[in-house]
Amino acid sequence: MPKIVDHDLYRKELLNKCFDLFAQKGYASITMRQIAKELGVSTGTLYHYFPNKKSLFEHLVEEMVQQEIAIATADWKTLTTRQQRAEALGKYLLCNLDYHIKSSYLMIDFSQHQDSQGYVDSPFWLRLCERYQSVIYEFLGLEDRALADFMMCFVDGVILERLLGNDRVDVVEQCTLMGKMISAYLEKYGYEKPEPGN
Amino acid sequence: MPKIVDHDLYRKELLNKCFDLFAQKGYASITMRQIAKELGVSTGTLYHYFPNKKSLFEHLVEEMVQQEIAIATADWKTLTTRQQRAEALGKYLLCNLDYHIKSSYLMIDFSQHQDSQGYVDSPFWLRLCERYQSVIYEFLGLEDRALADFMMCFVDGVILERLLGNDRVDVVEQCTLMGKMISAYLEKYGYEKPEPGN
Amino acid sequence: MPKIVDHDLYRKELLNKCFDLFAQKGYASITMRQIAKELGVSTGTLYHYFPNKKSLFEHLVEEMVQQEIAIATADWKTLTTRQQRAEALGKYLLCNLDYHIKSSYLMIDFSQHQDSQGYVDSPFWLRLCERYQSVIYEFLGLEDRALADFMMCFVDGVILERLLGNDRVDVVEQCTLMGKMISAYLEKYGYEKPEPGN
Amino acid sequence: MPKIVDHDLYRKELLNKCFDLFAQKGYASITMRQIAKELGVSTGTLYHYFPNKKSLFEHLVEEMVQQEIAIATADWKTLTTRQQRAEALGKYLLCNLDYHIKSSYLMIDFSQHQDSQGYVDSPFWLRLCERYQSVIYEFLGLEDRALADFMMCFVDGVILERLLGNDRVDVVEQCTLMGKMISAYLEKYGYEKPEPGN
DNA sequence: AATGAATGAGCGTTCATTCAT
DNA sequence: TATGAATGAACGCTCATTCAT
Repeated sequence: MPKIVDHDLYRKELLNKCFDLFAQKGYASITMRQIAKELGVSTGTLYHYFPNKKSLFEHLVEEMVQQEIAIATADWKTLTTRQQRAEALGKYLLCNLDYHIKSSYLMIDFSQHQDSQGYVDSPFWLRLCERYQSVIYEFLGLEDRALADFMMCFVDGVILERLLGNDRVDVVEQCTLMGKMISAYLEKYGYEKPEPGN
Repeated sequence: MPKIVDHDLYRKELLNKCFDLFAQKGYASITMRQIAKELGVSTGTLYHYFPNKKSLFEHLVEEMVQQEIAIATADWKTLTTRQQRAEALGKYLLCNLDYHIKSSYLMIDFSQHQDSQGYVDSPFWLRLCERYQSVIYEFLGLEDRALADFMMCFVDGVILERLLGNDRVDVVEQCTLMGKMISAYLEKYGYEKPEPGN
Repeated sequence: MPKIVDHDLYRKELLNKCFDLFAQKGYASITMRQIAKELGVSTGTLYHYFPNKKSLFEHLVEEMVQQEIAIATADWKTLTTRQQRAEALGKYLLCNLDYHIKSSYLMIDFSQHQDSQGYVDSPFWLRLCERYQSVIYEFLGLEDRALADFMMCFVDGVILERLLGNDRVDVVEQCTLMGKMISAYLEKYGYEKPEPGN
Repeated sequence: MPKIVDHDLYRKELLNKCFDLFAQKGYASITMRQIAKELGVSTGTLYHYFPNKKSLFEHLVEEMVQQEIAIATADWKTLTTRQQRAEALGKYLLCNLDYHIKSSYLMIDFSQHQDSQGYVDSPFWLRLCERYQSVIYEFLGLEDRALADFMMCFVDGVILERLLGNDRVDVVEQCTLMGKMISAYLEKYGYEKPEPGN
């Protein structure tokens, strides 16, 4: 009998440890040797669990997206009013800003190297696209696609600004502003379902 | 002396031709050979004008930022009402979306590989940070930093979404929505200077 | 004690299954993993029965040579006239051409990687050299070494041509021609013992 | 202006220097590093002249076959009688035995790694197949395909025996024997064109 | 100024081999 | 006995960079 190892579990452990490395250096700049060293294994072991670098990266992104959706979904469920959710969103963004920045680096890297390969229509990518969308939908408690997209863009933008090093953007302040905006907009242009969950 | 003029001019020509290459492949993935080939010169020539790959990239980003600021400033000057500017912004984003996506790729790449090197305080980076900020300030005709940041984030987010392949985000629609939001917000929370340029 | 029998038997089984793999890919190109997979065992098992790849290969060649000699010797015994034997040789070559090609690949591979290690004088190699020699001697029923060598070279050459992909060489035709040659030669230059086994 | 180098000429020089290495170690066992070191260049230079190892090997074989045909054709032209040619063949085989063994190693290696890729019908391979054939045809001064094939097989066989380390095969003796065989055969079975070139 | 041949460290990957189970 | 996870040296190959011309 061989060494007893839960293959799939170990794979996920390796992936989790990879996250920071890919995010900080970028796909093309991080080397398999560096990854192996950082994870405390040999390159051979890396290749025992993943056929190649690209596959390792794709599994990493996949895993990341899944976890993100799971977490966001769970967190949003317990909140009922839009106000609560606005605060939760701000907190969520702020507390996990580093994570979101890294996550965004990965997504950007991924999109850049998958271009022109029809990945846009893949189930993988669709699930990924639902990510913020579902988060935002849940938050707003409505199905106004334009409004949801607006919030999604805003959230992305906040992250991108921080990612680019613009520390002067105040996440909490911006989220509050967003809340006010939404309220003012809905009041002016009318909305029959002002509170989610009702 | 005339040599110097040619030298600098040729440098800028080379940089302009580099833009797409770096944006599409990413800094780490594009090779000096590929660049040289695409520019129709030898690698030796490339190294004659730039000491190394990193310097070439930095000059490219620098040049790009300068051009962007110049163009945006010039375009905004002639417009007077917020409505005009909102429309101009939408048009600007839409018409040059490809350019903005590429530009963003470069900025992201740049920030990723400059990390932990104190570039954030460099004059280069500060000028760069003023980029959207000045664009937005001009657009709004006000000095409400939070509002300006909000718009900046929104613009960034729209670009990021498209960069990530989410073609369902409608740029025009989103800009219109943004216009309405701003209006509703200013109406509700009061603002003494509703129109720029007055 | 019974274990030992099984052990050796299993070794031979493994070797037989290896034959095609080494012949088709060559010693350096076939991997222990591929061999193990093809044999339906683990690499660990392979190493349990053979200390390393080289040893596995040498045992394979050894085994192959022994079997070849045994088969050839057995087949030739029942035939009495030179004509019978000429036909048998043709048939033998033709029917087992694939096998002979593979066998030759192994021998060539073996000789190439044993060079400059004095294997030429090893009992292993001497036994191997007797291979065709004994086959040819038996066939001709004489001890004219030059003639035997001639036939051996011819047989080798036919195999080599086919191995190299020259399918235009007709084995049966060539064997018939060889038969006529030998007859014509012996008739002209005289030979007191025209028929073997007398 | 770059360093002045006759690209094609240098390529051929490199190929000539490669010959022994590939012949002694075999395609799969020789490494690009070893080749580079032996040729006194860097691996980068090797890859500057050949896109990859396979291509290097194929060019080597191609070049070898061309040279071989050229040499054989030139040498045979001046000889008129079959007797002269028989002697020349023996001398040729004997004097260049080492070369022929190496050449055969390359051809065998080549055939083994090109299998199942339809190379058999390629112009490259056809030219190669004409190699011995044309040599033998020239030698015999006739178009009896079977007889030519017979000689070709014999020559191949002699080389293969030596390649396998069987030094007891006497090349001169065997060639003489072959000459007698042919004579005896032609006398017995008749042949209207006993002398080539007449 | 401009070329491209040359370099060699370093990349992604493989593979014979070991060893805990 | 049998397994397959783990190792790391070494492979084919790349690429930023240098330099003779």
